[in-house]
Amino acid sequence: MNISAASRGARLPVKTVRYYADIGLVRAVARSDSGYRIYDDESVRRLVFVRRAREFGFSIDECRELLGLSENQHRSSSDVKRIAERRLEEIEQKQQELQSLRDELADLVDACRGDERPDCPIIDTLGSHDS
Amino acid sequence: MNISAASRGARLPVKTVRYYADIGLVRAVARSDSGYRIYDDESVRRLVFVRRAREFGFSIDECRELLGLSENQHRSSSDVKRIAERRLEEIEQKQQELQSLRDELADLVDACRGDERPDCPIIDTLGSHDS
DNA sequence: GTAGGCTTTCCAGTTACTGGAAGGTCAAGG
DNA sequence: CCTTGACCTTCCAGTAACTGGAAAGCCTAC
Repeated sequence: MNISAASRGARLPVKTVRYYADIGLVRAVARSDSGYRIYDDESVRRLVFVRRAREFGFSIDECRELLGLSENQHRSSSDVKRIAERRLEEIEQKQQELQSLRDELADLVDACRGDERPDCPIIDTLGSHDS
Repeated sequence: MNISAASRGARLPVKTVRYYADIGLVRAVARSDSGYRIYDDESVRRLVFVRRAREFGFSIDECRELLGLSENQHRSSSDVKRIAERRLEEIEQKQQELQSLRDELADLVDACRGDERPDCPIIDTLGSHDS
């Protein structure tokens, strides 16, 4: 299987598959005589794993760690759970920040008439010295 | 006022103030004979404006645009409101993504016993081929 | 044999900084 | 006058995770 077949199989861009190989995250299993990367079904499985972990917002380093655990028969599920819980906390943290941001911005947008006149509470608030 | 005074006044790192000057976002008003950047109260006001806009998650380009509007006496508040509304939509979009992500991940974390045994629904889901 | 579609490598750019090195400047203290 | 320490300057590199593009080699079919 060459890189574009693996790319299709994993539903990842070719560039990304090559990038993952470069950083040693998911290496090609071999090279053809002409230097083409060769992948197999197991590589594709790993690529899919990484894609899905990335969709969950795990960093490349976390993906590396999770991929290692996924291939370690002697892992304990607590190792995996710990990483996922950490990520969950990050998400919840981000959600809170985003919520207060949204509320503040929504208030500003509401307060702004949005007409032809120049006076604008959004600009005023951004320019004000407090906070 | 030299750069560290402006930095203190705007509560931004010196490095960041210098960076904003380099990219032409908030330039120093002058240079001393020895080449030191010189700032005044108006520069500090601009720096504060940018800091606060950045805290609201506006991009540097949006900051540039908002800063331009903030200094344009003939702006209409609708111009400002449009940018803020776009940003608000982005935030709300992100919130939705984050919510479904959180829920999915929370389900996985709940389903994982987190004990010594190797079987783990988190790994299983990441490795599964669907989605 | 040539056209096209693949592949390779390498370089640069993205966002918004941040860290660090090498070196010039300034004010105070001795 | 000299030194010390806190400033300041520029420039280079790195961050995260790719993405785009150029130049060049490879492969298959017509």
